[in-house]
Amino acid sequence: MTASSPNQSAAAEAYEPASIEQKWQQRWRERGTNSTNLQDGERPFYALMMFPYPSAEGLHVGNLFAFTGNDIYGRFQRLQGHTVFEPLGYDAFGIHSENYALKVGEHPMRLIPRNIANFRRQLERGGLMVDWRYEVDTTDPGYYKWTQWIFLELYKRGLAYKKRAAVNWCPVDKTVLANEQVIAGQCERCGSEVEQRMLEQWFFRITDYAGRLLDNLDGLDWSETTKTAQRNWIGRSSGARVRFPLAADPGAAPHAAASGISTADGGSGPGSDAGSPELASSADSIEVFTTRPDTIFGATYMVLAPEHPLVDRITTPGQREAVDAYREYTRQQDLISRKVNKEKTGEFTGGHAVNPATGQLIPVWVADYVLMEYGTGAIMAVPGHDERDFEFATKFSLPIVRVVAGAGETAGTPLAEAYSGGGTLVNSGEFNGQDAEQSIGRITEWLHATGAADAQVNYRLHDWCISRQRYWGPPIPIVYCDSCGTVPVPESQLPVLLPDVEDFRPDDTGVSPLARHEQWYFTDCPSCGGKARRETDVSDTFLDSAWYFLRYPSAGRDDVPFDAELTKKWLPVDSYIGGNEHAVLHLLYSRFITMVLHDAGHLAFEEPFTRFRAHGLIIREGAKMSKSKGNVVNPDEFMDRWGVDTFRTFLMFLGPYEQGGDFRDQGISGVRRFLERLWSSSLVATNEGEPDASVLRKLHQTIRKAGEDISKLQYNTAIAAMMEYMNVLRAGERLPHRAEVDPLIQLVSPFAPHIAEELWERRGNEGSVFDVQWPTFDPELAKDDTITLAVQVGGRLRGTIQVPADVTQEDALAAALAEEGVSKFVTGEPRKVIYVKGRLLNLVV
RNA sequence: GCCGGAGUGGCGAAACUGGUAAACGCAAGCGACUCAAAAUCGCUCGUGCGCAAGCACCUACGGGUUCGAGUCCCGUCUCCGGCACCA
Repeated sequence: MTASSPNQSAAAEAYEPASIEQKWQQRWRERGTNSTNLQDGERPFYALMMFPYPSAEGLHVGNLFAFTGNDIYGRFQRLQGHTVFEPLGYDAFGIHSENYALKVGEHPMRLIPRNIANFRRQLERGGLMVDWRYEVDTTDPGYYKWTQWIFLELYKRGLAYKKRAAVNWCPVDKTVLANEQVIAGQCERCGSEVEQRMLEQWFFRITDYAGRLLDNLDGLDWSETTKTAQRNWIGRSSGARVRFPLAADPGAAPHAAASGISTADGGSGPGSDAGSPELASSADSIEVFTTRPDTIFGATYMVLAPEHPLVDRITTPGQREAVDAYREYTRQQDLISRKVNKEKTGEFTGGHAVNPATGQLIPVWVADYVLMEYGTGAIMAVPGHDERDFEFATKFSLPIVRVVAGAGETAGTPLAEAYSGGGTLVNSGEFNGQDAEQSIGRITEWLHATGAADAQVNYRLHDWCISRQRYWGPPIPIVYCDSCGTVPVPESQLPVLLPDVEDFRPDDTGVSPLARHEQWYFTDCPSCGGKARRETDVSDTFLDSAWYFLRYPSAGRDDVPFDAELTKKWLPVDSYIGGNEHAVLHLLYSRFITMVLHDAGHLAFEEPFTRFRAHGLIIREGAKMSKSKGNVVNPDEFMDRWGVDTFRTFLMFLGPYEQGGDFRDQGISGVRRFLERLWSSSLVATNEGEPDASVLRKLHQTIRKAGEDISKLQYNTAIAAMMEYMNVLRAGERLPHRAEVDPLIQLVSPFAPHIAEELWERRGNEGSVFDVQWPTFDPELAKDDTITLAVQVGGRLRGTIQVPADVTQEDALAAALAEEGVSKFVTGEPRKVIYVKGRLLNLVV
């Protein structure tokens, strides 16, 4: 009987994952195997995974896929001699929990703890190396106390401010919606058209950090896709801010007075505040932002966004009615949701401005293809060289002038469409004949000299609206006093507790439900002691998650948000793994908050995550998993049937971790077979005799391959390599030697920790397999002494030869020509011989 | 439209800086063991012609560079994800 014989392994004890897994999870708890020595641990390594939102449905297989991938990496780092900290927590505030609570009619304060308990059970079952002593729950007052503290830190530094802004409003559900709940302009819950309502909202001035957030990306070891997504989101464009003087128009002034919009203060000049167009447009000119100052000679008209404050002033009496009607129309359009790529609409204001380059009067229009939120809310229209302007000019018969001539074109070449490419400037006065791109700087200079322009960088990024007119979140720690105005709640009075009220339903006032609870709402002014009211908005869930990684090492501490010493030792995070759906918001907000805390002197670093890798998505049988399709993998079912180790390993075997994989139910049996073989081979392994040299060679090749692959998160190929080794180990009629099997147990341990512990113990070891070092790779043992060389004739494969690893070209050639399959294609001397050492020999004839 | 990513057997997938395409696994077929089945073990398994040896073809499609291309270059198509009138 051989080692692999069925009878022999049947005679040995069968592999029963359920009892082994239970045993070891119990043992880990008792021994504190997964407890990290935060104070004294050597070579600290912080392996962070994005914490889950504890839904009522329980753990999604996607969660487990993400966490297992992180766990393997963390365990691997531990085997490399690091003290690894792998904490986990719950992102439990927010609209999803609240909506679910509303749906089932249960209070989130009762519901969430139950969901968390279920999550914890499933997570513990997954065999993660999590130190549960440092669990974080964002809804815990001990946590959100510090979320509120962070708000105050920003407030102190002038980075939190209040302004009127539009919110998404569902008229049927009578509630404010988060952006992610609006799908194509409709409420994700009831499908009704979402409206915009104007409300006072709190914002964080993330735009102040746009440049740094962008520049720092270059130095981060992150997935390129994630960095690209952030770069696009921040959306830097450089160009110029140009002022177009208003033409004297006697008709305009009275309207300005009547409109009540102050345009006379002129208090802030150009460039003082990029995000605030009201201030940016001075009394007597329209400011625009352009990335193409080189085309300014072709600016034949201007367009203001319908909400632009200068519209009233510029509109002539004759056009007032039409302009007002148009603005009302666009307002209605906005309520319905803005449609992109519809036919352009607009209206002439009757007013004119002066093109500072040509000195010509050009008409000023109002149109909704210009957005108030970007730039200055006004543009110089260059129909010859901008697609949108071209479409608009064509429709309204506005002049189109060519100012850039591409290859083979002249000033007179007609424009059938906008030409946005490069070329030579034409119809551009003294700049004629110059290269368009190179003249951007020169023209900006030239305009700047007359006071008409400044070079300017603009960002697509908007300030972060953190207000939510909802119940289930941390109250924003602000009080409004009749005499003192807006007063921040002093740190000593934190947390501002979220009251446990039964009535948390949002209503159609557009104000947070908290406003209805008078005992909470009315309070004393922390400053003068007089009558005051609380801010009733709660903060965005993304604020909770923007700093949780700072909290883990200090979880439970009441005196500080994060301990200085522990933070110094453990942060920034060494490895962060999560979904790319958070590539922009969560990761950007976390970076922003970290930078602010750094600037405030609380942190020594300004980037929170040294390394980030996005994992892929799991689909099932070629289709996306969804509740409605009923094809969601229930992790508990699979773990019951196959065991946790098999399930974990299978998830990692599906495909490249960073790309995800297709969960084919049948495939899991192969992984189970692999573990069964590991089990039986380990039990029958012998100490007698010597290990086989060729098996050892394969072993060391596998040690190298597995280590390399795991550190690159290529778990699927690491597993394949171990399977290959298993096949070598079991080939032939012999019992495997312990020296051949024991290292394999260690290689498998990050993937299948329970079976590895069990076999490690049965082998006669006292402690945990995770407290020994990863097997060392010996390059000498891994070296092949004979290799297979591919032999090509004219680039086509004609045979293979077995040769010594260090064979010379001459010997290889001789051996190759001795092969009949090769020699029959070679007549006479080869013209040329290409020899790639260890790979192939190509004879060119 | 723009920005990412991807197209390889029946299926999930491998392939280091250009060097034997399909490792590993699933499914399928045949065989051993068994009264039988399951499990287990062994063999076969890209397509075409062929008993075989072998030859030809094959990495979405069309070109190119090269002794040699899944990999590099040019062009085309399809799918997935994100952004969407960003001046």
